[in-house]
Amino acid sequence: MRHQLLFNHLKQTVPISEEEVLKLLDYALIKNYRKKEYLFMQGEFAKYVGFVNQGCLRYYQIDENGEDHIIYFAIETWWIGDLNSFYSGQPTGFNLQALEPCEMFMYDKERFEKARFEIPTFDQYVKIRHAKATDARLERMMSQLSETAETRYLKLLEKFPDIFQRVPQHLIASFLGIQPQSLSRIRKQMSRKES
Amino acid sequence: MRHQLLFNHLKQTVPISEEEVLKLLDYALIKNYRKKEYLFMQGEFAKYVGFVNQGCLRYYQIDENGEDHIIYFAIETWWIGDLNSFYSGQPTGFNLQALEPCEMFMYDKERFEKARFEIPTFDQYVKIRHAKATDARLERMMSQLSETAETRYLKLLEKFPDIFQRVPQHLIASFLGIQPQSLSRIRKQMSRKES
DNA sequence: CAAAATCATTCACATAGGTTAACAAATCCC
DNA sequence: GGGATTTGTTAACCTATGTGAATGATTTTG
Repeated sequence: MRHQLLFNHLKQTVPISEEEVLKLLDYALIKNYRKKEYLFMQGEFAKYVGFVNQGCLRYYQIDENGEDHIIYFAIETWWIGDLNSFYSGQPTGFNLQALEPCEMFMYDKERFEKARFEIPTFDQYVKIRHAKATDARLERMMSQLSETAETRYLKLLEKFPDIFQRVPQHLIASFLGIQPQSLSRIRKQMSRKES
Repeated sequence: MRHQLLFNHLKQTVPISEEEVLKLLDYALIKNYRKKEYLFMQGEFAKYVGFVNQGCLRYYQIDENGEDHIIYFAIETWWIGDLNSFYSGQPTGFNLQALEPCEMFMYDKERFEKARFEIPTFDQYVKIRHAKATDARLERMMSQLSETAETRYLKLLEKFPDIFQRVPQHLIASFLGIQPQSLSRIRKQMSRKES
């Protein structure tokens, strides 16, 4: 059924029952997006947060020089959206774009709050998730500060091997914080070393 | 009085009364640290979060190559500590060291939770603060990705001019993510441009 | 199916910042 | 007060990554 992935995922962090998950799904808007479609853009209000039930997206920012920087990719079982914009009512500074056809379970603020309130285990999950996301960001910053692009590439390869099958390489480069040409060069050097 | 700075600071974000602040201060442990003293170190449990009533500290991490990376400096009116370690019960990955003699208002988990619960305006303040801190981290990461060290230096100079009076230059370099020699070079180049 | 758009690779050259080492200045501390 | 430590500067050289441009390959789309 439709809630299966969500259920399995939540279960891993928090003792939640199938009924609770069904209830959670009940609060959601089930939405589909086409490839390349934007869920929101920089300067808009990010009205929803959502669970990726199917598909792949990128969450990114455009800097003053007009260059993209991918904050992260989201695939199945990821939650995505700008929680801060969501709660602060400020326009978001990010873009969220589908890279594949996506099926999402979306929550506007009201639905999300209600779900958190009515399903305490879910609230607990959100808090844990939030803390982990914060950690992950710091870790990424540290990695940017102290590792070479090659190391970052290798770690990504290890951590999310699937991503390489789903996302064009120049977007991987953007995620790693380098130019596509540089990634190409790194891959070439690596293949030379191997052999 | 002792609560003055805290009161003035909180008032700026949230409508809080002097009584509430006195109550908040009542829950705190008032602690003094000597220059160079560590409040906690990587691998320990970060038992406290605290408000800097007086002094200056650095919050940093040591990477695999044994190099320091300063996440941020904290001076008067900053809150500091590892909230995640605090709530997750996991050992912290950070070091917190006084760079000057410090007076801190410290809260262990119990005191902090109690304060949040008993003083709703304070709880509101903590939430806002938390969201802002998350944003600030992302902004810093973006800055690392898309700006030169010189730009980052200039922005720091603009945003926290005081820091330069209080903190040795090689720590500023660590915060900017460069070597002390590089900062020296940048400053030299800049002074040449000016004249 | 063909034209257009997107994506990946390679190369030559430019540059920011790292590295090492030496030295000077400032500060700490017995 | 004087030696030890910490801090800042400079210079020469090195390296990772950026830049720009050319070329194919692949994918999208009418």
